[in-house]
Amino acid sequence: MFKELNPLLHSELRLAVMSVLLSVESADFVYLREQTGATAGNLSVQLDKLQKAGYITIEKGFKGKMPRTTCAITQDGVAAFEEYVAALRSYIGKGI
Amino acid sequence: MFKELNPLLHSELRLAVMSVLLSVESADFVYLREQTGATAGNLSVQLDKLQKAGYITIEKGFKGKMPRTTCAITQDGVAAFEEYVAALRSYIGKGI
DNA sequence: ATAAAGTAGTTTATAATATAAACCAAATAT
DNA sequence: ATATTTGGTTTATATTATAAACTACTTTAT
Repeated sequence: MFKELNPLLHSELRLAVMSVLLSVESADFVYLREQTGATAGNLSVQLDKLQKAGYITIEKGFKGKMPRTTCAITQDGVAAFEEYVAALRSYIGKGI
Repeated sequence: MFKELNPLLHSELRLAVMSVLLSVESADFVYLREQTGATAGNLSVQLDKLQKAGYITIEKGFKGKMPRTTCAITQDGVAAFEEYVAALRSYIGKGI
């Protein structure tokens, strides 16, 4: 009847992050914070979870002298997102 | 950019309950438990929250000698569900 | 008639999650 | 020099979800 909703994606902030990363090749921490409106602390924690799940990659480097964290979605991430959307359909119908 | 996801509806079980109630005039506790696969305890708690939010009505009566709890979605509930679905679109795109 | 098992739930304790506040290190501005 | 800003992380707290334990009653078996 109802498909399971991947709990890693069924989170407002993590879903927003994935949504942003789907539409760009990569995005840095600050951009993600701006786009999602999240606090830095919350974003840091949620990015970590997405990385541990293998849904995104996180690269740390420097832009000039300033630290810079760059994120990108992985193939697994894309697949998980698509599955999540498909699962949602079982709750929502085609009305979305 | 991203619309807020009503936290009362952004819960797997509560969303499933609302989804069931949208498609029927009313449903009793046992039917909801069967359709959602939830434990009775969890269902009891979540129904309470939906009722307190005004999204469903809960009527307690008897079928013969056995207690019977009947639930139905309210107009507010329908509206909230539709808004939730609309908000989801901002994360999901038209891909759903 | 009584005991055992089942039904329909509620309450409560615990685990998981989300979130913000507090913190840190380095860079830049005054 | 020191104050402020930037780019984060860590950690403490509040919220949420969930199952386990319980209540109250009914049905069935003995």
